[in-house]
Amino acid sequence: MVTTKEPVLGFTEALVRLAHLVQQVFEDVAKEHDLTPQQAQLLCLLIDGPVGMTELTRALRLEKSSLTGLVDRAEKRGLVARTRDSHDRRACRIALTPDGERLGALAHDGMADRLETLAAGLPREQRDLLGSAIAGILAEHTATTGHPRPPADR
Amino acid sequence: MVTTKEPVLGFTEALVRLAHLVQQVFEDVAKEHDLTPQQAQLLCLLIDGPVGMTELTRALRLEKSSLTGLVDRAEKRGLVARTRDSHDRRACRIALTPDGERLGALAHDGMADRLETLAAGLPREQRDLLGSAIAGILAEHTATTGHPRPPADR
DNA sequence: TATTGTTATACTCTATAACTATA
DNA sequence: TATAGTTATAGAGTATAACAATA
Repeated sequence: MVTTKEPVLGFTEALVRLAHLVQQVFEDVAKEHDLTPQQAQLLCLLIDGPVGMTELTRALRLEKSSLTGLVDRAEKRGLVARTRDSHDRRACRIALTPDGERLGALAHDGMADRLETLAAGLPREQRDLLGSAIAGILAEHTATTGHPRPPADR
Repeated sequence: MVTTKEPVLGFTEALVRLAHLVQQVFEDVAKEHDLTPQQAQLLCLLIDGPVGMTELTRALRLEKSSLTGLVDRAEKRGLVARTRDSHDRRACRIALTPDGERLGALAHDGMADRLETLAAGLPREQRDLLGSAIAGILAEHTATTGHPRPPADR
């Protein structure tokens, strides 16, 4: 008998392991494109258009000084550029450079590919159920904290 | 009408957001006990008993030198202790101190509490389905990579 | 005064390369 | 020779506190 003897993961343990797995995949994908996970996350966050520093600190849950450093390094690598805000001379908006746009798209798509592969073994039905269960958890969290868009990746 | 108009998350996006949420919760719980996430993870990994450095590098996916530093700092804080391996004089085993055991348990339980709360809104049935869907994904990953126990948290 | 962002400083975390000691 | 672990070094990521400029 070589049956897989599932140890029947506890629910929370299953969640934690899944999160670590996704995190690993994210790190691997970032590394493939010579990005740190934080840089990859920043790029993914900027795909839809320039974002201000303050909004980024909320999305990334970083102190503003930490974000300054992250943006500094990304800018030095030519991935993003600071553009002045036309309505508030104190503020600036962070935009992707063509290079950053390219890498951001690669990272995002690479992530999607990997996760699709990982979930490929799941029957369609179970997959949908997983999707809606997750949506339920995210909704619960949103309701509790009031953050309409937690970190998210785009 | 204030209906929640779910944007119908894509499957992979749902996974990524869930992972970030769990990661945030983990960071918050660690911080509550004045631990870095890495220290908390280390403590959780040692709850079942002492573990050797080499095994820890695999569990945490770190280079050995990175682990040396992590253990150094945890040891300096009195959370863990290096004990000599009785069968191999090159090797050592990392064990929790009473303080580390206490904090590890608090972090682990705090994590479980938070995630339970988060999933409290899910109907029993959906929760079970989520658990088994995750088990399926983890099994797929295990089958692909051959790692019997990815990172995991205990 | 409050907000936006940067600078200065100090840690933690991580990796690569070279090293020591034991197997 | 190979393995277990440490040391040296460098860079990324993060936070706190103090600051400058604008609102």
